[in-house]
Amino acid sequence: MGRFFITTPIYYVNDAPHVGHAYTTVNADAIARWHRLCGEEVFFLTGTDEHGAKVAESAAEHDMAPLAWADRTSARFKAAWSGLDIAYDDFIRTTEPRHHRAVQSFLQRVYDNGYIEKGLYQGLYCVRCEDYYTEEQLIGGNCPVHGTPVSFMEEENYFFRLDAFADRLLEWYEEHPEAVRPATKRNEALGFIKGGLQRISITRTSMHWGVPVPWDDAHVFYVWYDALINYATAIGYGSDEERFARWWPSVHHLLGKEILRFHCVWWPAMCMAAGIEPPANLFVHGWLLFGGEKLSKTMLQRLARSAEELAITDVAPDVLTDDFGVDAIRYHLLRAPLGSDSEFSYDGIVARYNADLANNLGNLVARVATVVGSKCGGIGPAPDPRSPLAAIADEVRVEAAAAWARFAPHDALGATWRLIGGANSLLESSEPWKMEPGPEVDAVLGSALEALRIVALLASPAMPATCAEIWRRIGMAGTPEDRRVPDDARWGGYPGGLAVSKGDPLFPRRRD
RNA sequence: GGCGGCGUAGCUCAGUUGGUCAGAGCACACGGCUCAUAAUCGUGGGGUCGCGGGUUCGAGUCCCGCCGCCGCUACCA
Repeated sequence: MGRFFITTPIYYVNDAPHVGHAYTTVNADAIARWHRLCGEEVFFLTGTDEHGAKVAESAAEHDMAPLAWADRTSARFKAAWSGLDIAYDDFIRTTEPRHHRAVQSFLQRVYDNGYIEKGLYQGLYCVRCEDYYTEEQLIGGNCPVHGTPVSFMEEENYFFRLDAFADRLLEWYEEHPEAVRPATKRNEALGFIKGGLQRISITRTSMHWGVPVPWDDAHVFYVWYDALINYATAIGYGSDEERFARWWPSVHHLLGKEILRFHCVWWPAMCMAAGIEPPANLFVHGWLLFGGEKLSKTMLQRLARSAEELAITDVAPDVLTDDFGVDAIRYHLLRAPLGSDSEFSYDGIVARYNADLANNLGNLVARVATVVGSKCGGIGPAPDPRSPLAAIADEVRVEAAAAWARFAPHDALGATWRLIGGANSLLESSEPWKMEPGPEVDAVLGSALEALRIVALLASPAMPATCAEIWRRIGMAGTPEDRRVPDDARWGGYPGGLAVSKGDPLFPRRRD
C-alpha cells in the first residue's frame, strides 16, 4: 500500500484565519482525501507557528502570557478548519514539548556537523520594536512602526552556514527536476540560489519566546528556524526513528509563493546539514487576488468584517461558508488553478455556484430523482453497459486521477463535470419522461444514476458532505469514502434495485 | 537598481519542444425541450493572442526594445 504525506505551512498565530489560509488548507485536504480514496495510507499535517517576537508582543499588548495568547489563536485555526470540513491527521503546535525536543535534536545535529557558528549580527535596530530593519524598510530614516530614529546595533548570534550549501542545492535541483513545482517556481528558487547565498542568523538573545538553544541557554532559535522543523517533528524526528524513516523524505509540502525561499532553499539546506534527505516534493501555489476593480459596497459588506480596502487577508472563511455553504466554498477554492495566481471575487463565486453546482450538478440530481420516481416507481434501475456515458466515464476517471495526482484539483473537477454534462445531454436526447416505463427507460435512468454515482465518488475529495448526500439519495449504502478508486469508479458499479429519494435542492440557485 | 513572473474573446482561464494554436467554461443571441432549482440540450456571434521590430518557408509559441501590472531582493508567516 502506498503512503502519502502532505503538509500545509503552519500558520502564524498573529493572524486570524483568512481565505488565503483556507485556500492552502482546502487544497491540501482535498488532495489528501483523494489519496485516501486511492487506498493509500495518508498523513495530512497542519498546525500553528507560535513563537517569535510578534507573538510575544501581541500577548503583552493583550496582557496575556504568550502561550495563553497562542492557545487562543491556535484554537481559532482549528475552528476554521472544522468549519471547512478539513480532515487533518495531526495538528501540530510549535509550543508543544514534542516540537521543542525535535528542534533541539535537529539543530544540535546541525551544530555538531559544523554548520552553525557564532557571529556578529549587525543592523539598524528600533528599541521599541525590539527588531531590526533594513535601510529600505525605514521611512525617512526612521522606524516604520514608531517613526522614531533607529540605532546601529550588533549582537552575538549563531549563524547557519547556508552559504556552504549553494553547490549541493544546485546539484540537488539538477538531480530532482520535479522536486519543486511548478517549473516557474523552481526557476525562482534556482535564481535565488544562483544569486548567492549568505549565512543566516538563527538565534536571538533579545527575546525569549522561542525554543532554547541546547548548547547556549542565553539564546532561543529564530522563529522560522524552528517552524520548518515541524514537518519532521510530526513524524517522529528524534523520538521515533522508525516512524520518521517510514514517512521521510517522500513528503509533499504545499505552500504559498510568499514563503518559497524558506521552503525551497533554507529547508533543503537545513535537512542536508542535519544529515537527512531534503523533502522530495514542494508544490508552490499562487495567490487569490482581488482584481482591484468594481468592488461594490455590498460585496465589501458581505466579504469583509471591516475594510476600507479589501484584501484577501480581510476575508474570514466563515463569512463565505455562512453565505454559500461549506462545500460550495471548498469547490470554488479548488477550481482556482493551483500553481498560478487567480482572480477571486464575490461575483465569481456566485457565477460558479449557479453554473456548476445549482444548474449542472444539483439540477441533474433533482431531475433524475423525479423521473425515477415517476417512471420507475422510485427504484433506481441498473445502468446500461453500452450507454454512451460509459465511454465518457472512462475518460473522466483517468483524467481526474491524473489531475489529482499532479496537484491540479481544478483540472480534476473540470474533467469530472464533463460526466455531468454528458448525463444532462443523454437525458435531453432520450427524453425518458415521455416514454412508457420499460427497459428503455430503465437503461437511460440507470445510466444517469450510474453517472451520478461516479461523479459523487470522484468529487468527494472536494465536496465530501454533498457527495455523501448524493450517494445516499441514489440509494447507495455508506459513503463514497468507503469506496476505492479506480475500481469502484468503473462503469457498472451501480447495482440497481435501490430506492432513490428526491430531497431538497442541493444548491438552491442564487439570485444575486 | 537587480532577479523573476504576467499581459490571449465582455469575464475567468487553456494553449509541451514554433507549422488545424486562435481554444474551453461563463456571459450573450437564436432554436429545441418542459423531467428538473426560469434549470437543460443544440447552434452561433465575438479576439490583428499588450505595442513595435527581428529570426524563419511559417511565431501567442524564439530574440531585441517599449508600455502596463505584480512578486522577491535575506533574516518579514
